[in-house]
Amino acid sequence: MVEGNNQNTEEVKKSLNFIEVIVEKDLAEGKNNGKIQTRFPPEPNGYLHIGHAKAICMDFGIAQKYGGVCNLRFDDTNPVKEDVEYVDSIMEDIQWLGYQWGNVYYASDYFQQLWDFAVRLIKDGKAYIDEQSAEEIAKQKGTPTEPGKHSPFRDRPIEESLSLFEKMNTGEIAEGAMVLRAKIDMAASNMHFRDPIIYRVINHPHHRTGTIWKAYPMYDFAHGESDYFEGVTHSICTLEFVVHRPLYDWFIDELKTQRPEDGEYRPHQYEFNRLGLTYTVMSKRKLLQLVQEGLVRGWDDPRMPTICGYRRRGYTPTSIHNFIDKIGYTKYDGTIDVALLEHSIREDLNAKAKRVSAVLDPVKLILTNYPEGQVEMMEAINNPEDESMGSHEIAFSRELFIEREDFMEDAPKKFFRMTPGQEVRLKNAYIVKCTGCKKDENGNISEIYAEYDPATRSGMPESDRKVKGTLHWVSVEHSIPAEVRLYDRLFMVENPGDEKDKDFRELLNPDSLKILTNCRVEKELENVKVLDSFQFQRLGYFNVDPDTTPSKLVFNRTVPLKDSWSKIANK
RNA sequence: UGUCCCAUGGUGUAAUGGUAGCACACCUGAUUUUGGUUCAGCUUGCCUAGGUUCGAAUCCUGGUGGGACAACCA
Repeated sequence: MVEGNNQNTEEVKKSLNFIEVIVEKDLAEGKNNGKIQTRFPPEPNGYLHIGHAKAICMDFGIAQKYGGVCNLRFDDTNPVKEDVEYVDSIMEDIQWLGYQWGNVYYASDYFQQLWDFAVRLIKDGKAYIDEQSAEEIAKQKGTPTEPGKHSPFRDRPIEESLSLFEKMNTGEIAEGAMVLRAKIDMAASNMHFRDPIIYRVINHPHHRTGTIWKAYPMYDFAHGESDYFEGVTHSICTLEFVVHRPLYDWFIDELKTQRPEDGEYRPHQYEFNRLGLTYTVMSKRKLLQLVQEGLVRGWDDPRMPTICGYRRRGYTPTSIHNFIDKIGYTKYDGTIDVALLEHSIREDLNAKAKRVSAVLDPVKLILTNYPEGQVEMMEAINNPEDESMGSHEIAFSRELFIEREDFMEDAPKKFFRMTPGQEVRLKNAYIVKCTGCKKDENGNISEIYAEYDPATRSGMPESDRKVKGTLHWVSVEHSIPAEVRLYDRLFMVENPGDEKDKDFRELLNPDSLKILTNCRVEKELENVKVLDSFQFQRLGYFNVDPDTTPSKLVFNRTVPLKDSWSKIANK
């Protein structure tokens, strides 16, 4: 490279994803008068999951980056599946991720306009009422390799279709008795062009419009038109809608013939790849099944890949953003290793989380040469990554708890922790040497004995002595009980992507939740707030669960420290 | 015997006709009062066969492989 080009090389140039490239090109060409408008269009039939987070970051991110607006639109065209409960949770999760929509719209806001458009299509001879059963229609549709056949109702008089369409909406027509179909091409290679159904009868109250409507538009008919009514310029969705795009464009063409005043304006659909994560499922249908069958504790169970599940588990909005940023947007359907998600939250929490002491599986350690009744306050750094977070004090005494797995009577060479004759450091306190242990009748360790070296208190010159291991501990007298919930990353024991037809429930890991009730934590944690995150020394990152009551502290493990996972998980 | 989309280390993603780079994962070493963090380093890749070109991951053609489409779901 030529000298003097340092400026460019110093800048961290982040490449654009392919949608951003399109947007920048549209902007450069002055399309839609330079307007950028997107929308996030969930159906309110379930809670948002991490895959939606990817779409949210795209839809809101594009608007934010290019000075446009992103609206929230509930795609509520099927009252049977939808509920206000979901509307509320969706709004909460989007805001938790840090985004704010321009407006909240509902597809149901456009029911009248859609109806009028459908009537016009009938009048133009481009739609007709079909009275066949679902089975008959499916049969005539053909297959991807064989053309379909015309419905016997395809060429019925326009007036007849018009009056039947009216009846579809008055309650006179039973569900399934008739549908409105667009008249396009039964031989089209794209199945969606084979006279798609655009209206059907549903006798179920709608969560917003009640019982006003009986005839409801289908997705393909409602989506593009809703985009159009709102002024969406870039309608971004996932790859499975690629085959719908020609139909999306077809309806918009039809709409535009009646709206010359809109000029060049037209929404375009673009598609990116869905997010697949190892060891979990992402489809709303399956997540709903987990909830309904009681296989998890709810939509916000920390094992769920839902946004609220991750929130409860202790994931931060920042970590989710960083994760989405890392995985990118392409047209290739891959599966992302959950390790990348875990890395993102460790990265964030490492910088932010306060370090505190806890013992998950306590065993008593008695310092035989430490004066009975003596208590010393030890200084504990709150976060070695961030000096400004300061420090707090932790009480030290003759009787302590340490982690059961930190002691071994006959230890292999590589064991750096407590074993008879070996010196270890008690973090923030003294170097101690194990002298032995006591066992109960079953051979289980009940007490461990050690002698401390008074000259090695942290901060004193002797404390510089090299010892291999450093243990976390809490004082028996000065610690408080807590409950800890360990959630395994391997929610599914196999990656469900590998097992095509297998019932995913068979893959559920029965040990995906482990509840530890004997844990002890330092007093510092007495007045912590719900969802606050901590690093329990060497045990990983934890947060305070919303289930916590004044009498019982409950922690969720967000994610273990990097290497200790297998050691702890295998226990 | 269809239409459409896709193919870069183990995983995900850059490079848009000019030295295949980044992150995760893995492994090694150094530092460390967390077996964490940090730092340094190592290993691993353009599906295939042709064509265009001085030059192809990139453009073209044929293969191969994967995915989507046959809901009165979205």
